[in-house]
Amino acid sequence: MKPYILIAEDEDALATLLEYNFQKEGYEVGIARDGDEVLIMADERTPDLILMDWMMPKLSGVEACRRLRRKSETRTTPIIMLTARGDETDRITGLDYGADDYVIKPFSTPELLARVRALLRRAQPGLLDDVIRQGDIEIDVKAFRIRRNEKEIHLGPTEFRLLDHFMRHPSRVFSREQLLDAVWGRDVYVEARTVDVHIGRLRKALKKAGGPDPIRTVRSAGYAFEVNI
Amino acid sequence: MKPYILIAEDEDALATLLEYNFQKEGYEVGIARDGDEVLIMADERTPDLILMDWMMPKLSGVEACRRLRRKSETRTTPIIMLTARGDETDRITGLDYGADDYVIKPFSTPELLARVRALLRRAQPGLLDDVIRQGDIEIDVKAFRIRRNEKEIHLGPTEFRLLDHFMRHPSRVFSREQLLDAVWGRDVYVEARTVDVHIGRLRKALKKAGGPDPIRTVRSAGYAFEVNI
DNA sequence: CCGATGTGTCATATATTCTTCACAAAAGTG
DNA sequence: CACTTTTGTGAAGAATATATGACACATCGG
Repeated sequence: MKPYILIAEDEDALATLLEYNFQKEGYEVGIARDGDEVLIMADERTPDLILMDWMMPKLSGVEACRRLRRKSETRTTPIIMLTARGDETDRITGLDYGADDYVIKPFSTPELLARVRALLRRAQPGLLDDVIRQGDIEIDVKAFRIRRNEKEIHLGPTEFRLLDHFMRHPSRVFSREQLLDAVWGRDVYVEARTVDVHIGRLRKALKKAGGPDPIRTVRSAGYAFEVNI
Repeated sequence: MKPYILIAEDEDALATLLEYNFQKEGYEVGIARDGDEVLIMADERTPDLILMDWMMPKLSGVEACRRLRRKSETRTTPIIMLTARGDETDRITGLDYGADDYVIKPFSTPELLARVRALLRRAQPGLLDDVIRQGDIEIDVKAFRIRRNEKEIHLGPTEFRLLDHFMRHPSRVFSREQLLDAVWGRDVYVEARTVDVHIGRLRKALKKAGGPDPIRTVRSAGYAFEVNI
């Protein structure tokens, strides 16, 4: 799966240049022309990283940044700000509002690409390869393998997909219906309570390798996978 | 609380499709079958947004729109018109009579959802946010989490919704009846005094994390959530 | 055809949370 | 201050939601 990068830049020439370069590197690219559009597009599909111009029509980069941080989907999405000058004040303000990095125009493309890779690596280990790690649990999708504290764990296919889904969306609560949709498939008719049973089996299996229970039950809502840092 | 969307559409198949999609996105949905019904339903409960078919029995979309704009409750409610063709005349007439946006049939569901979100965001900032912060209290709706001074707070489902409602409408006094409507639901019969008990539990839970009591009792009126910045 | 595994349901046991009620405490009132 | 009204609160049983063990079927690779 290609990483999806959302670029917010009102200057056409620069937007096109960036789009071209990122596509060439194997990213999927979305272009937003102003601050409002960034929010809408980020809503439609959560980007893996956002590249945002500091100065934009309608909604400034800082403000857009702040709003993105209020949504749980984009709360931890890496944001790189593009700014025209290396003004120290701007830099501090931006970082305050949640930008993760800064690039000063004019910039070199290789440098920008490097920073993007660095942030992506930090934010989403596993996006670029098939191994995801959360706390002491490691899942290798390609090899169909799970380890906790170096100990091999065996799971049935359903529990495997369940854990995979949880690990890709940590901390977020999913209802039984959502889990059925995501893990079992959209058009399978299964009792909602069945999810409980599989959660139970997953818990039991994870417990055997020691450590605390990473699955949180949220009464009247569903379940969530928690990262214990 | 979930945003309430009123859908005015006489065609059964489309109405059902829309209902399904919006409910799945986490909205509460009401369906009106004709222009008269829209007015009645909007009267009963003020919607956060109205989706209205251009062509409807009894009262056309434009006319319904115009009447809604005459009521103070629905004067600023965002209205999206669904129209069968991109007729320029219709479009202009509709916008003249107070529609905020237009969607031409056939439309893509993601696009419609995006427009709805955009309008809601504009009309009611904060209504769609998943993470809300007031003073030292932070609530994350998607993760079902509450923190005060970085300390995790556990609440029962009802207290959670209660706090959520309060934090989305700070400094405003709600009567017990209003709280029952908003937090418990319209058709639940529960003693008004029961609210007191839940307020008490919410206070107790918030107190454990330290800091002053953010809930103000307004004698003979109700309760309000106060932010002390 | 046969174990070994996995799955989906159920029934039952547990665990939480809700609602009410009764009485105490507090806040107005004159 | 005496009295009325309103709110705070602990307790208890009712109502819900979740955890779990058991079981009947698949399915699959010998």
